[in-house]
Amino acid sequence: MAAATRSPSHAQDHILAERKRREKLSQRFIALSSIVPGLKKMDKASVLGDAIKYVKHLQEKIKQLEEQTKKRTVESVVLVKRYHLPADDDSNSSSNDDDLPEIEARASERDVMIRIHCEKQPGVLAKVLTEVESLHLSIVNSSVMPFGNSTLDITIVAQVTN
Amino acid sequence: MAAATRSPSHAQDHILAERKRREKLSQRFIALSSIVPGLKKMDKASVLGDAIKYVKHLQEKIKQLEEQTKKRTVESVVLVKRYHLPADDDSNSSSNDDDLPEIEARASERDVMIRIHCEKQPGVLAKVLTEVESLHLSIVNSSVMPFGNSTLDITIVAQVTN
DNA sequence: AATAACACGTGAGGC
DNA sequence: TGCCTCACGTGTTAT
Repeated sequence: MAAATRSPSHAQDHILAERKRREKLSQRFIALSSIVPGLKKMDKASVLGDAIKYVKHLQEKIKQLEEQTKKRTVESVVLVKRYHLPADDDSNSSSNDDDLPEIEARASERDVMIRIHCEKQPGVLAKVLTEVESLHLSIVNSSVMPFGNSTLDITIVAQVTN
Repeated sequence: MAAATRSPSHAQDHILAERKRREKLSQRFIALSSIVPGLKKMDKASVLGDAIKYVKHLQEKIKQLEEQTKKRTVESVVLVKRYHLPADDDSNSSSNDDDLPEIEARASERDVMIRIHCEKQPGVLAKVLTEVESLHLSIVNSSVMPFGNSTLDITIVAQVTN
């Protein structure tokens, strides 16, 4: 319609409010540009554009990192689960050693020693012990040692049950 | 000064250019809001604000993930074969048909892990611990497990002292 | 009615 | 000088 803003005092309010709004936007633009690294142009369009690229880059990177760590833990769990006591000799002679979880087993008479070097994760000891006990083995001794920040070294001695 | 924009054709160009600029900005705002998850309010200030929070969040997450994966790298694994324990009268060149390592050492950051699989004999643990401590290492944890009738499995975690 | 958000045209200043 | 970017005041709309 024709005349929307009538009173001059209200008009001033409007101007002031709009000024405040612009101020807020400007501050956010500055804040955004300050956390986006490698900004060449500082104009608004470039800040937005580079921020968009940067966010996509960060998302991709996180995706990769999470995949990487997930693969590692999954691998270790799978290996632990799949591991069976050496019924046959074939186990490992020329195995390519991916440096992650290592399992070593020795037998002497009725004693069996199992040593596992793996990533620290909740429930791994219980899993291993359960697995071992399900293999006609009675656990005689066990030790868990933290090593570094994220690694566990588990040593178990068990005896074959009749 | 008084008259800045003189020609009306140039004035129209100005209007058009400014329109195009705003259009570009709007598109970027939409693009940004589309890659920032969990947006409640869609107004420009909120989009910017949430984008800022989100970027900071992503940066923090990446920092954590990178730290995590970095800590996981074991720097070195040294296998020492046929290592003789000190003060050993080796009259019989022994029957070590075991090809598994008798002594294994690995390091991660400041931590060092040493594992020894050897014959049970009095004082062997003390000897080993003394030996380790003489190498700028402070023992953090140790475990000795009997295995079979005459074998010991010793695991030690120590930290490098400055 | 009051508030908030937006797009617009316009003048000013920086290369 | 043109081209670009910005901030401003304003009208309009939706809540």
